[in-house]
Amino acid sequence: METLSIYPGRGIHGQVVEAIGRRIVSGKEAPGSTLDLDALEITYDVSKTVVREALKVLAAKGLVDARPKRGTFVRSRSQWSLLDPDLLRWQFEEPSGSGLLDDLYEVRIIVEPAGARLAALRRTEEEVESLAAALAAVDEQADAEAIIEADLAFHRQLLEASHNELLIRMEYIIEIGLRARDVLVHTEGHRDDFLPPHQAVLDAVRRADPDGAERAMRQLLEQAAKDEQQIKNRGGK
Amino acid sequence: METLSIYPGRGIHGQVVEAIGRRIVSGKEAPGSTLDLDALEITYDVSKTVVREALKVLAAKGLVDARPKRGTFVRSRSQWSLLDPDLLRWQFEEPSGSGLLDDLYEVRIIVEPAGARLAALRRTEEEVESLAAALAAVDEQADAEAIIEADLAFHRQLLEASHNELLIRMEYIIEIGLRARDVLVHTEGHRDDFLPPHQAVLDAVRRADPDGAERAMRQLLEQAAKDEQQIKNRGGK
DNA sequence: TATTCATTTCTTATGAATTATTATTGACCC
DNA sequence: GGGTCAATAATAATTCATAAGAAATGAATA
Repeated sequence: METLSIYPGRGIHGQVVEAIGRRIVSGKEAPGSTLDLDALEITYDVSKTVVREALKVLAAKGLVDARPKRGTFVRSRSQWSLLDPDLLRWQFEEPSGSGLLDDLYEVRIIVEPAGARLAALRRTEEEVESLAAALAAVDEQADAEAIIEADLAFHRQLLEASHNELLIRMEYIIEIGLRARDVLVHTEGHRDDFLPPHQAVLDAVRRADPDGAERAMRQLLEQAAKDEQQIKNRGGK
Repeated sequence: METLSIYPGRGIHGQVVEAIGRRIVSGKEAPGSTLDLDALEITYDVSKTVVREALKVLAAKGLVDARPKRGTFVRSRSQWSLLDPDLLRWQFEEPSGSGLLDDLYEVRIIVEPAGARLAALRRTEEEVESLAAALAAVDEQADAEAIIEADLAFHRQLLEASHNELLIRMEYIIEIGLRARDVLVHTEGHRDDFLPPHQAVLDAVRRADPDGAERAMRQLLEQAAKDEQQIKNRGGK
């Protein structure tokens, strides 16, 4: 799986971007507060250049705004480019990011069934085959993490078959959130529950049945939500 | 209306970001090709600092990737952060961006009815009132551009009432696309067609009727699509 | 009230030192 | 002789230190 993130921890610059970015996202730097460039320089033990390039990147993500005389200050949350992959990752990895995760589930149940519908209408034969292969690959995985990745790959390929670039990107966003969550739905016990709904989606897509694909995907997600709720309740006791 | 864009043309830096960004988005810089930093320095008549800060920003948007020894090169389109507000604006303002606009309409008819449903479930009394005010404001506008802005404001406020942060951001994206398109649906003749469907959405939201809100929004969008198609056909002849 | 002016802070600039990655080379086993 | 591996050199980005420039604010002044 290729990540969309640009900073694989390589170089000092990326680390500073991520450190400051996470501080802002987590609320440690309050919106409206001004950032002290000299202080950052000392805190992260880097030169002005690095600090200011990092702030430029954060400005590109809408997190900060630099104005002459007024200083560089943190923008309010509503101004952030919340759909930026890095920003999403930082958010979801925050302990307080569960609210956004709920939002994500809602978006998922809106987007994915619609995507399945379009996929059923537009998929090529090759895409049906690779979808089938992706589904088969889930069964071959051993550990939970690999299963999750394979599952995500299936959903990603399905949305790609919708041939709608914006939907595909939204699926990437959904992936980031699902990957960041701690709850692992795919335990051994649930493997039997997993395959049939996915197979149903695949079948509908294969026979180019938009209504069926949409319905099957909705059922799949509702079932998954139910399973997860069960696990959460069990774990919460 | 506040833009999410970070570069209001202020400063040389932003201009270089936009210039190079647009070249890449438009395909003038082929994916995989390496960018010559010295050449850019000369082309835009700025120093190394500006060029490299601009490239850092573009890297944050996933457009380029800089590697020691290999150079700075353009990433493939699939790696771009397509949902970035700036990137979307550049795309939509390209003549060749009509494919993405079609995608956008599809997303809109997926997201907005679902958003209307959630809004009906969660809106506060204050939100109903400001929605009503937003709709009333549309009627007061004189020129086409102002009407469009007022219309967008209505849709934006509706999605905000869904209280789902991700949906709200998607609406921002939709806005960017709609604002960039050249076709102006809201000509004088269509004003009568405009109000009733919007009123229907508002009424459903007011009486907390999710099914009604979803249906009304879907009808609104389908009607709008039909109108636009008509205009396009008329203009095309 | 309007204008000027000094201050503050970001912005741009420059060039050199540093670091990281890759390609090359040569040595060493198979 | 062919292939793998490690040391090396070349290359380009990265980082750094410093300084001059531009812009906005707010106070002092007319």
